[in-house]
Amino acid sequence: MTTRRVRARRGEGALLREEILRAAEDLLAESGSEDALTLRAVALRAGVSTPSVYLHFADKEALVEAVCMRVWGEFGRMFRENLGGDPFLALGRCGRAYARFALEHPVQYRVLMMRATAGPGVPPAAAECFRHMVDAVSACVETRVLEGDPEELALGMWSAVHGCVSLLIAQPSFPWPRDREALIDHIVRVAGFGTAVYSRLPQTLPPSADLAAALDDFGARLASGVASGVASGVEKPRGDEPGGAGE
Amino acid sequence: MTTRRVRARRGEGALLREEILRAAEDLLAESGSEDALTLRAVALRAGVSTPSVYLHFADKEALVEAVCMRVWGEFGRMFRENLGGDPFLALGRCGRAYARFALEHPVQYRVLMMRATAGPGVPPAAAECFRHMVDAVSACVETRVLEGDPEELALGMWSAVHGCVSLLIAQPSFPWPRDREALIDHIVRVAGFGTAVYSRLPQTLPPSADLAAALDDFGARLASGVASGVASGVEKPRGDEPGGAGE
DNA sequence: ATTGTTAACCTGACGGCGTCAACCTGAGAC
DNA sequence: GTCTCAGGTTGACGCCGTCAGGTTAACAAT
Repeated sequence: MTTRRVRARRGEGALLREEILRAAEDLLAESGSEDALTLRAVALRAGVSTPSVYLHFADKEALVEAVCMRVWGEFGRMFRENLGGDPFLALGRCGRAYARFALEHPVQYRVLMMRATAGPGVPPAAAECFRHMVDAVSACVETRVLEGDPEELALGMWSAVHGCVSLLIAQPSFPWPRDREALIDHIVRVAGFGTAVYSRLPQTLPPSADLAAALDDFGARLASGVASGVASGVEKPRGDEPGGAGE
Repeated sequence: MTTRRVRARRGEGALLREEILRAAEDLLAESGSEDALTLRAVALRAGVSTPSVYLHFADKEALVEAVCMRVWGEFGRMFRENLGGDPFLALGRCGRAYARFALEHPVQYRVLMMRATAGPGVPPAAAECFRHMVDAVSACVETRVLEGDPEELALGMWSAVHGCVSLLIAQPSFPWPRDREALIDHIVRVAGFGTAVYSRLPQTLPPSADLAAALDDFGARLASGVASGVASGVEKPRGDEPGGAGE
């Protein structure tokens, strides 16, 4: 891609913007490191001189931000694909899809979430993405599985899933379990049921023995409810995701 | 601190290492930005020429790593201060202390957790810190509040708390609730009870209505258990933390 | 066909960064 | 006094983001 790009026709200068963005994305994905995302490297790959990038991006930060908007867009699309059906199950599907996407695109996720963010205000693509999360939570509040302010609950659940994938990406040396898929199921379930239980908790807790007993009973009741056939209308666990955890 | 440092006596060259580390820490804390952590700035602040840093650190990464080790040490000390008493309450205290420390030292936390980590293997200070987490979880497994592999459970709970503080630090523009303390309580409780509930869940869930009812009953049972005075031995919520959530 | 305008892009330079090879210098042993 | 070498310094290299100014080619008007 070192070949000199042919100059765009009049009025089509904006084409370069797309090519630069594509070059930046490719560079990020292929190198696997954000340090490789250099104005010089991007320009070279786009077949253009370095300062030409400034024709379409105010500075490097603006270019990176533009790349991030693409990623937010992908997250938004992913949420949209996973909505529908029982709200609590859909929430679990979204969480798992989020984690999977993040782990499949670790560099992009790094740049998106672990960079020092500049300006105030949430960019539209990010806001839309967050709105999907809130909507998914709201649906669960309507079925009374969750209780509370959907926005706050969504932030909490997002925190949990983000924490898991960001630690996996940034601190891979820790003794993570072999099975990443199971880990994600774990964290999604913890986030989902933790949020569900949270609003029902009293201010002060009973001693551990009583707490453990209450937890055991809760689990037994769920199991018997499912076994006795009350579970009509429940989605079947998908074949590729045994247990359908978190759903 | 621009004054030229007096040369160390023979055999005391290692003094410079401490001064450089201190300069780096101060620079990070005062500037509030990791970009300000420059070899040139550090050297200037230590009253020494730039390449002198290489007398004690292989490269910039090694210097940053050394700063991180200090932070891990602080985290470890913080855990040690919050252990003891009922294990599940201690776990909540640790989680809250972790989050508070992170939010009070956002730049250090950034560098520690959101940097592209280089070498393989967990450094000793980090391993010790993680061991504290695992120990705190193990104690909860012994009282039967939690079930499962302590290491995996600890990773999950760490993920949740880390996710919350790292999002707060890296994405401050999102509609976070006014009360950060309450948010931390929220996430710590979600992580704690989510983890407790997780191991009791059946593979398939009952429909939302039954699930909501079971959750309500669980909460009612906890509340009545506390109200009926069974709660002997439970720590009182601390005055500065109404609700003692998560504990 | 020629010219003028201007969008689209390039050249060359600046200061700052991490890093390195080579040099200096002064504290302390003799 | 002099020698040694730990404990530094000097100056340079290549890469980075950024910018002022120059160049070139597509198109409209003539």
